[in-house]
Amino acid sequence: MVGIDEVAAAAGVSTATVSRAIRGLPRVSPTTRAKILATAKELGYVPSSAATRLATGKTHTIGVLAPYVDRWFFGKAIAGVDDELHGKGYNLSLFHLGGRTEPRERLFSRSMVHKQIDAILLLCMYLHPEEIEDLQAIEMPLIVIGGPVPGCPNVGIDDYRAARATTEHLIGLGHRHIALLHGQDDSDLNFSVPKIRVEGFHDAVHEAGLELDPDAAFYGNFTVQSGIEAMARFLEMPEPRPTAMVCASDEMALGALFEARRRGLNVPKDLSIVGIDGHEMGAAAGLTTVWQDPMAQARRGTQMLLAELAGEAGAVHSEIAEQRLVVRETTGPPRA
Amino acid sequence: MVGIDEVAAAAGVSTATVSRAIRGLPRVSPTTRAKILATAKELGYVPSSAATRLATGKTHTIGVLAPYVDRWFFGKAIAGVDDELHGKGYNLSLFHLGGRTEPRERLFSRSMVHKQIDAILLLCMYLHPEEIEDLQAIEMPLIVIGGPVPGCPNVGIDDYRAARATTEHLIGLGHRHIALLHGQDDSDLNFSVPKIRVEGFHDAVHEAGLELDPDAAFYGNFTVQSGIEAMARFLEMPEPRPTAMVCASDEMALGALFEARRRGLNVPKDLSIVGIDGHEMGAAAGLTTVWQDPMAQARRGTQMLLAELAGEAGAVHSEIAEQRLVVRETTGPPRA
DNA sequence: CTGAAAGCGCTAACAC
DNA sequence: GTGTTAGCGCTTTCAG
Repeated sequence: MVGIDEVAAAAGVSTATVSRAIRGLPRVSPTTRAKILATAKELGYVPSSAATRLATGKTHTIGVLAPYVDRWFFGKAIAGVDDELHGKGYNLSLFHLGGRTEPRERLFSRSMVHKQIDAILLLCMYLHPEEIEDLQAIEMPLIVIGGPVPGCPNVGIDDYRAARATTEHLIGLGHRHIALLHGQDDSDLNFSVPKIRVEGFHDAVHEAGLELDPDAAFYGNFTVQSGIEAMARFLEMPEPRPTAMVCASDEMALGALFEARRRGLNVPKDLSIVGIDGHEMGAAAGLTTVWQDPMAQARRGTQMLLAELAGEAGAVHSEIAEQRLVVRETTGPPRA
Repeated sequence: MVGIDEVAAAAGVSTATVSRAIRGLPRVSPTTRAKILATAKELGYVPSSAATRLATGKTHTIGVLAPYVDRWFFGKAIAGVDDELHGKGYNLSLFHLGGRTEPRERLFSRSMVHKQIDAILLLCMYLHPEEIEDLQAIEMPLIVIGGPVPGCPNVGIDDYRAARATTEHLIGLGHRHIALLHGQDDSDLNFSVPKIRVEGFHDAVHEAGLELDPDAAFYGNFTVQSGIEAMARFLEMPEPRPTAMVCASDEMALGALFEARRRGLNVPKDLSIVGIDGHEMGAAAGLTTVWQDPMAQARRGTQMLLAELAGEAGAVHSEIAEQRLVVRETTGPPRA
């Protein structure tokens, strides 16, 4: 493995000059710089990142903490981070933390990222109190994408508004009895997204002068499968059943939609279904939803991190992301 | 940042002993080891990975090269790699290489992973000839997951057999005129998966004594959207149209399925549709497919890499992964 | 079983 | 502009 000293020797200069030349620093004459670059390429020299890290203390890699990588929101977000890192000389280190079930396979702790990354981008997830504490105490730029984490800046949509939008859309269509499929369970005390979405739903229902039907509240875990199961339970309800269902994610909504149709329901005539997210599959299936763009959110967060690392103090801050109700074919007026 | 020397001083031993104790190496008395571990924890000592890398030459991170992270196969595979790395003290560095369109945003080159990773896991994708060359010349364990890359060991399903299985299933159902939605285009010379799947289809058709209909061959890029578009083109064909369509991926098949139903077709009565992959959404939508498990494949590949790194020469080798035809509701006999 | 000391390959003052 | 010289924090012979 050719090192900086070999390049220096071959070019007839010192290692310090090679270092400057290669990193494009000033104080190197154009001539020598050219010569150094040439011999470096000729020798196939690539700086040792380990040595650079040790010497500078910078790793030039940003860490992404995610509970899942094989789900829509997270996949899109990770892609967004990478897009932004492209060509900027930064690496992306992925820390999969395991789902929100307990016991979690891997907990976050400061030591797991200690000196391994320059900044951290956290993808919305359930955190244990100790983890939040460790996170807040961490000595590097941090942004969370998706859901608010107490005490940490985040970029994401206004989940309350999103949930209200879906609910009000249904109410506007004439629905008076609306079921809810959300992703919250009792262990979610520190994962606020599901809770916030539920509040938006509740408030919209109440403000329309309608009643909440506790029997029409179903729980899922944001997967397609859980949507299927929820629909099965829904169909066991005695008639008259709710005429619409709002789901806390497109993946659950799609599961519910497929299952409803398989059981012979006509969506939207027998039942309106609406999701939240903007999943491609939802667009294909004609699902009404509140669209959001996790890739853009992640990109924005990464930009902030990079800016902060570049010395721009205060670059990292909370920001509300774009969202939009997209009415498609799974919602309509209730049967007369 | 507390370093090894502070621990050494506090424990009244040398840094060498601390190093041995912490890494669990022999030649340290139980007593001193216990003491060292205790003071290390007390001081909150975490070894500097940069220093360790420099000193040992090992990075303890494996690099994952992927063209996408927000698609089913790739998301699952990345999750699988991470699962396997969990708790083994290895990090996962993600290198997003950009899609297979030209010009590719980021090309692979040896220098981009130089000294940054110990081994590389490549997720099936289109590669340029120079990239393959660089890949093969690379001086570290390498495995590709998914599709064969010339000259590199891989774990993945037998794509030829998978394509044949879908086609023979349709033929067995009585279909005589079958459309094909594949993912190949002219730039795919080095990405063999689509081509192999097409061959399986062709061979199955020919061996059944049927004719290939060149007008019934559609091109997609493995996305849902491209499935929708392909179905739109399919529906422009003059009658009598093919009575079945085999798609090279579930994502395309689902797009085609949704679009067909939206246009009023009864699937499977008017048209049978089959995919390849085993996407959750396909299960929910009742899509017939050839199931495969990219997460398991990636896990297997990662195990091989880790074994090889652990000194087990020859641990990395090609392996055929499990697959299975899953007949669900989108295929049936053609209308009489 | 333990310690001293020489690196690992590069960067960063500081001289020249 | 360019070279010298210390480190960065850990690992690793090699003595003891």
